[in-house]
Amino acid sequence: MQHISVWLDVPLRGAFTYLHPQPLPSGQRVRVAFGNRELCGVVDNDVPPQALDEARCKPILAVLDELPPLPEALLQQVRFAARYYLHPQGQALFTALPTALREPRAVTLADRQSYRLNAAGLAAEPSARSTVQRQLWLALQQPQSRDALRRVHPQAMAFLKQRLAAGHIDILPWQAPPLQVAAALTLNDEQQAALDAVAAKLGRFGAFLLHGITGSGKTEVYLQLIARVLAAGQQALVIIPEINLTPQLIERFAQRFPASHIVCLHSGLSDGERLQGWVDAWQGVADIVIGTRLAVFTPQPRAGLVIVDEEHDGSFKQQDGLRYHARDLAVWRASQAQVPVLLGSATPSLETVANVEAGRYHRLVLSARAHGSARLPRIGLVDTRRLKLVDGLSEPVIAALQQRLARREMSLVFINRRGYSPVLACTACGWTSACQHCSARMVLHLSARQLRCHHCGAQQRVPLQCPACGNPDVQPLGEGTQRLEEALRRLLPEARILRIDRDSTSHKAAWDAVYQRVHAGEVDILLGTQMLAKGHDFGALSLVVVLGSDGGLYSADYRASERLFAQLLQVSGRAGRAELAGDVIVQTNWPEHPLYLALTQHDFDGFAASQLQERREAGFPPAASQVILRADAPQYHEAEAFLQQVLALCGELPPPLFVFGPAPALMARLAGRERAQLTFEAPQRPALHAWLRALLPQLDALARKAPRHLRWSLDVDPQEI
DNA sequence: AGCACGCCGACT
DNA sequence: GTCGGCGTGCTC
Repeated sequence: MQHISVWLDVPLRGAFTYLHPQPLPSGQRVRVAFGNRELCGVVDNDVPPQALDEARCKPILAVLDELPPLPEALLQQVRFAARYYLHPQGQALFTALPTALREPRAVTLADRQSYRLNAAGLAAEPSARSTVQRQLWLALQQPQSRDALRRVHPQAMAFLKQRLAAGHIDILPWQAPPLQVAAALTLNDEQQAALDAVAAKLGRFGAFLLHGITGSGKTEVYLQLIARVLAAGQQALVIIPEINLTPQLIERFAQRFPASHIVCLHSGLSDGERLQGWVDAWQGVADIVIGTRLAVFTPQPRAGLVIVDEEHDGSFKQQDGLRYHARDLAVWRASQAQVPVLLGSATPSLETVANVEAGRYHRLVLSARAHGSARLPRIGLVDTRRLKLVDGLSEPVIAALQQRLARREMSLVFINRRGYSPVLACTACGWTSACQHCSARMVLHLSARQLRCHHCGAQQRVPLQCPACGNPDVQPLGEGTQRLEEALRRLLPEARILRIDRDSTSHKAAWDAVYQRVHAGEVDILLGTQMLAKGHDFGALSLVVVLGSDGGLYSADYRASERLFAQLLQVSGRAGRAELAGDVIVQTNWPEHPLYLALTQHDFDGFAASQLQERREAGFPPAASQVILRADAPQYHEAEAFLQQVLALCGELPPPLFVFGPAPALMARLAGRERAQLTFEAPQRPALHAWLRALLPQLDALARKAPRHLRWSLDVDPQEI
């Protein structure tokens, strides 16, 4: 009997050892008994089997071999992800698989083989009177897939079965149809330079940032690169945010590559569809995989290029289980496969900007809008400190909206209602409630009449006047957006206002209705929050009004200003897309803030540089590395007590490693549970990683002794604090 | 995570 | 007398 290591979908760090008469290859799916249930397992011969006595080992119940063993490249990617994100490898492996492959059952797949009559079949000609048989017999003189045959005649499967039984048919492996590429758009000089730079790296690893302003034609660069990859007989992988996976985008790919097999992978698919797409990619049948973050685990035997569009998007970070970042795994994957990776964005993440500065990524710039006539919008600020507001709206904003209304042009009002935690600010001198013990900002807790730091846990009383200038008017930032919508409807009663909310974007039908109304010219003012910032094309917008964005200027979350700037630049990009010159008006109490000054100049690089400098001074990512240990329980003190025990377990951290907390999480209460966290920081990632990995066994042991209802998780490179 | 085993309260 | 609460311990 062989001892065989098997990964299972359980939150335990090790693999389990089972018995089988013969050796099995790594990646083989098997069915095994575990406790009193039956699970799917995956063989991994890189893990030495445990030296257990045979009586304690159970046999493998079945070998699920309707598919070849999972490829080595996938197992390696999972091994890397599990180690990097400090997650049990068995669970990591099963998050990478389509759900159908997580079950201890064989799966059924579409037949991708081709069939053709052999000499015996050609000799057995059907009579001229059986027209159906004759039609199919003629078709089968060329290789035909099952799908193609079914299209010839509905009775094709019966005919095929009968001829197969008679030995009249040769079975041929999948044959890719010849590549067809529809006419491409003409590239401008910058697009051409970007294309050439990446194309020069095909067949080798290279990481590129394609930094292109909204409307600069990034997608056309992707398409022309993919054309080269397909022409070389290779596959492309395109990772995009959920919101961008629209029928329009898929249609654009399908039109450019009409004969290619394109697979879309996202969470909206049925288990069967997702399995089929995944297996087609793995078997080399699919030429292009387009998908959301989960697609980063799709195997491709002839990988040629990886693209991550809107690389700054927060949806690439998984927020539970294996907390991976699809962009970072995409770069790792490209380096393993020795292919180039292209990260596209109009507002790159500071992580990526830092990687460009460090020389790890190469930056390619698209600074001109692809439509020659389209111009960048003018971005103006309205200083609300000196103006009388009507329910939060200033006179210049109302006048601008009325003007567009009179001209029958469409406006967009973007209300930034993101849940920024209330930081205190002085309305006179600009003082904000910074923590005196660390580089974070303290958050107002009205019920406790306290300021609290969610980074280090410090607390203090709410000051009655500004500690810097003595002004008694100290206000929480980012409030007062509640009544704006009503005010708009009242002040502009004749305007046809369409509100976009979560409902309109989550249901396809509702979204289509929104689109139709907008494009039919039935809307004067589009009103909405975050979802309007993403790349939807609403056609001719001549005015964008931004309200309530000050809350993102000084937030307890150090990433808030990065996100705000990206969002404002993206939403500004909605203005003036076609011939119309656009205007953007930002209503603010802080018009001299560097973020707004950079915004009015469209100066992403300047803003990013100053943000990076701030992060370096504060010791925050990407200038440092963070891992958050979160705990939640029905009672806050339970979560905190667990973290205190972890702290005791850690003892004194070896410098320059540092731990902050326990502190309440920024979203301290969620679904009736209280959340606390420890933040581990170090200037360099490897030291922090190595130290935490060594701590894991003791951490697991501690967690086993904690109350049952306590949940905990490790978040490497956290996006939200 | 599941799912057992195990030892104490209110019910046909 | 048992049905069932969830504490704790294990799973090759």
